[in-house]
Amino acid sequence: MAKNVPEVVARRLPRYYRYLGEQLEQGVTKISSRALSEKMRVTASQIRQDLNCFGGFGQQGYGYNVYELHEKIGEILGLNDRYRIIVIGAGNVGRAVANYAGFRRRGFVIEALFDNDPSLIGGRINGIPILDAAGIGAYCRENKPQIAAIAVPSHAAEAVVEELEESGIQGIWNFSHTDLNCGVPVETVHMSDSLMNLSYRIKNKEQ
Amino acid sequence: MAKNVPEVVARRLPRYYRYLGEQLEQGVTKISSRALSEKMRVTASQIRQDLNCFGGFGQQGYGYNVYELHEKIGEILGLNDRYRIIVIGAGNVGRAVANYAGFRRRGFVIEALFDNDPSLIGGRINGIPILDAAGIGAYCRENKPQIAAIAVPSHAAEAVVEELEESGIQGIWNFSHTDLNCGVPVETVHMSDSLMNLSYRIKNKEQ
DNA sequence: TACCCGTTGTCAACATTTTTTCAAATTTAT
DNA sequence: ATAAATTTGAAAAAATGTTGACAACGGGTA
Repeated sequence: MAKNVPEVVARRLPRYYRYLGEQLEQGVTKISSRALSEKMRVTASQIRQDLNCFGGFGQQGYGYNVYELHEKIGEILGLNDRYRIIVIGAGNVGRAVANYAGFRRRGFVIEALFDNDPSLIGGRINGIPILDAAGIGAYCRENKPQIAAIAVPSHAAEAVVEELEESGIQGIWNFSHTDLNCGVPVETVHMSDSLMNLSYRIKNKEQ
Repeated sequence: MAKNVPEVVARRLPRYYRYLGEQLEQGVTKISSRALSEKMRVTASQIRQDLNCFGGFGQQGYGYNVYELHEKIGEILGLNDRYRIIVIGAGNVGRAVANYAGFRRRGFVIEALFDNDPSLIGGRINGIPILDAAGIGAYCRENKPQIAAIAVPSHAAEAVVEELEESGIQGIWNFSHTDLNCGVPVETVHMSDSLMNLSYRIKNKEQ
């Protein structure tokens, strides 16, 4: 069904999903690409073209059924599947991830944190147990979590990722300030790059 | 000096900066676009073309002087300037931002947090005082911080940003799960979009 | 039924980004 | 000193992404 979907289009899907969700909450049942384009500040043509990568969800003369489209994009994004996540590193970032409840609604469940600080091991954050980092591999082979969030210092990240990959992890959500390359999909949340970009834009005052 | 720099190029600068910094730490004094391209997994010609937006830093037959190039990109990114940051919201994300020490080295100083929870106001995180959110506007007009990190729930974000903008903020670093539009540069760190994208990629196993 | 209106899906035009190519500059080797 | 090897910067070509245009469709209305 899905033609070959350009990377850029896939990156825009979560945003469509978000806006459609908002419309849904407001009780809107149908929406045209034009109406959506005005809210999202993109061209209507782009919306239609993007959605068409996955098949014709709209109806001519009518627009798109909000519920159906939201549902469909959720399906494409894999939000109907249930993903179990482990968080490596129970420092500030690890804690922030563990505490964010919004993911659960979308089928993402955080089931364990790992750290090597003895004073943290055995404790809980937001009800989630902190386990000994020495046991990551064994834990993964037994419980088969799909995603690992990497929230350890850069220098430690590479080794952790290697172990995770060998133990069958399917995706890496990387919060460390370094690029990771491995055989499974890696999605990096690069806070420092993002701040530098902001600094650049302030300095070169576009917008 | 800088021709009109495409957005995509600007987004790649922090990454160049990071890799050059690593080379520098390893004592490497010169590097060719080819050598850098192999480390960064991009094409050499992209590197050359990107750098040329800002002027010819290289030398034919030799390559680039690592120190000089690193310095130059830092300059372009505004890392020689000093940015003062306030963090709105002393929850998990606000705390994670406040605790990350790496920014300081690059000239980013976090000088205050704001929250409206009375049990937090008056406290400190990582030595940084937590102030009453009611005083944000007054604080900004007096102290003129350049950047505000938004770490409050989505529904509260829009109003906070409006006040900040009126009080002269120059850039917004947005951690809330919503898009903000205002007259100053906004850089969003979208954790949930990022996770959905990872989910999509795992499901549709590219890489 | 026949016409109008709003809106999609698609295709072509346009714009941007990436890659290829190569002359000119420089270093290294002989 | 000369030739060979490297490497940049720039221009051209190719690939990719975005926007504009419009036929085709379906619902509503007379």
